Amino acid sequence: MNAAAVYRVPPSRSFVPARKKTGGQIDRMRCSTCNLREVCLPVDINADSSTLDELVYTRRRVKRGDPLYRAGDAFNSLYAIRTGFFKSRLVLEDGRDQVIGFQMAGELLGMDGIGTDRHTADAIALEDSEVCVIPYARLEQPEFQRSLHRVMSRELVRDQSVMLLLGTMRAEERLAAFLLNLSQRFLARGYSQNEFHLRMTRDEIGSYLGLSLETVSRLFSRFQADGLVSVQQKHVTIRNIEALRDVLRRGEER
Amino acid sequence: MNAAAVYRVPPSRSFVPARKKTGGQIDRMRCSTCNLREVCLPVDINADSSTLDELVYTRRRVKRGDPLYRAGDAFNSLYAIRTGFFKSRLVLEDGRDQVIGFQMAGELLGMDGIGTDRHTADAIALEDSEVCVIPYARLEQPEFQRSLHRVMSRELVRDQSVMLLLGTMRAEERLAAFLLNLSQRFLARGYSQNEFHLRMTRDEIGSYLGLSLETVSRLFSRFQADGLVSVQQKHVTIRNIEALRDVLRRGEER
DNA sequence: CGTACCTTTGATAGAGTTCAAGAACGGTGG
DNA sequence: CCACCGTTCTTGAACTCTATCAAAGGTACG
Repeated sequence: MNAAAVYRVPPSRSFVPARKKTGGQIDRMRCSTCNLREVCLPVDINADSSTLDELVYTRRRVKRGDPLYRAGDAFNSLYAIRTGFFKSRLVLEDGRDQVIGFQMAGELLGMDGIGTDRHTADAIALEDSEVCVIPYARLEQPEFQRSLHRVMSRELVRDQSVMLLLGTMRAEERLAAFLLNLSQRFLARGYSQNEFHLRMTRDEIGSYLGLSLETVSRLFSRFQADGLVSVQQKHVTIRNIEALRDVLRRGEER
Repeated sequence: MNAAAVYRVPPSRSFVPARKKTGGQIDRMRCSTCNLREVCLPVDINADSSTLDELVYTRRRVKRGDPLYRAGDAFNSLYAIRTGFFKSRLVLEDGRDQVIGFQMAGELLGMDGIGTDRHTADAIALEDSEVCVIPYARLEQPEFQRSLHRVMSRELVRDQSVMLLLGTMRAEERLAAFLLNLSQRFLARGYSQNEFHLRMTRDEIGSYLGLSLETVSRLFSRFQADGLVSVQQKHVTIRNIEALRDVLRRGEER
């Protein structure tokens, strides 16, 4: 491996405003008035309000179905989701694709681009969304380092747990794990943990879980018949969360 | 972009720290005399030999079968593999486990620990190995930031390509991708790309690829019968690398 | 308010797992 | 140096989970 080539030093970047290649609306605002402060990376490390007042970030709106970025796009910024819902996916030439993650409000997108200065995946809005554009140049400043490391490392750990899911679990365990994960994330963001709206299709769930959309649909029906959940299209109500957890535990006993 | 390209993206592999020595011998040495300089993270950013002379890192030896660290161990350092071969794995309470990566000389282990100060996976030596212990505190210094970010980001991209493999590929495509990936990494490190020794068992390969060990064994037999490779236990010779790539391409056409 | 997309459900088939048994290998000690 | 033993590998046969194909409803969005 040629280290010099691999670790090529990128040109310095200034505070670059978001490119509006997808026609999304762009605003600027103060971080100090943002209700997402607790989850946003840059302010994570400091509670200093004066510093906060200096920070001004770009907001960008992305309409349902539109990309926030695409594989191959130049990497300039990370994105904190203020409102909305995204999927990340890898696309092969032949059109086969794989959803590799779903991101909701309060989560961070775009870290795949740091290594190569280009994004390697697409990020597509599943509903009208709004993100905070965080220039990477800003994150390279010392006070943000630790928090960025932590966020990236957690992302690694999360990806690894998906590998575990895809590598060892059976279909029903995968869907149970998926629902429990969503529930837990909604809870962490102050939403109901038992009742929520799926923003993605069965096809997208299946892609993420390595299953066909028919299998996902059948499992929803089965879970409903067994009293674990109620499902009406994209409305999901968890009826028996312990039983859902049992689906996972049962799998582990084999 | 084909699957092989996606899956490639090699340079580093992660996993976390450990501090308990399993009887492994420990040495200290100067980075300036280390022949791993090109691949080692901390020296990546500077070619300054005087700085290099100041750097002194700890080497640690890990015997085959012993852990470099285990899930739950406190995180203190990253590890650059000088010689040897490791696997990383997640273990569930019930004993079910999943290999989530193989790491060879020149690659980095331990990044999963940054986010939580604890390792989330085990790193086990598959042969007698030697690593360079890189204290995380050292990496937090500004001159190492960019390089660390890149290494972590590449790790993310790599994990995502494994998700793609596990989520979309059929058994024979997975094994072909695995062999091509190994071949490519050996090549990058100056070893033969067509002939190498597998350090892991069929069981471990299967765990990594989400297949049973029997399926892995059968596929090796089939690849051999088809003239793609010659396999004798752990000794692999790639006979027709293009045909191996075709196995991947064929899968994409479906 | 219509139509394109999404979901459900059934029937069938196939890829890969599981169970089982024997063979080959490699390390150990006599 | 050889014999032994535990581990790893190979191969067969039966089974099962999930994909695939197909067709009929539902929904929601423009």
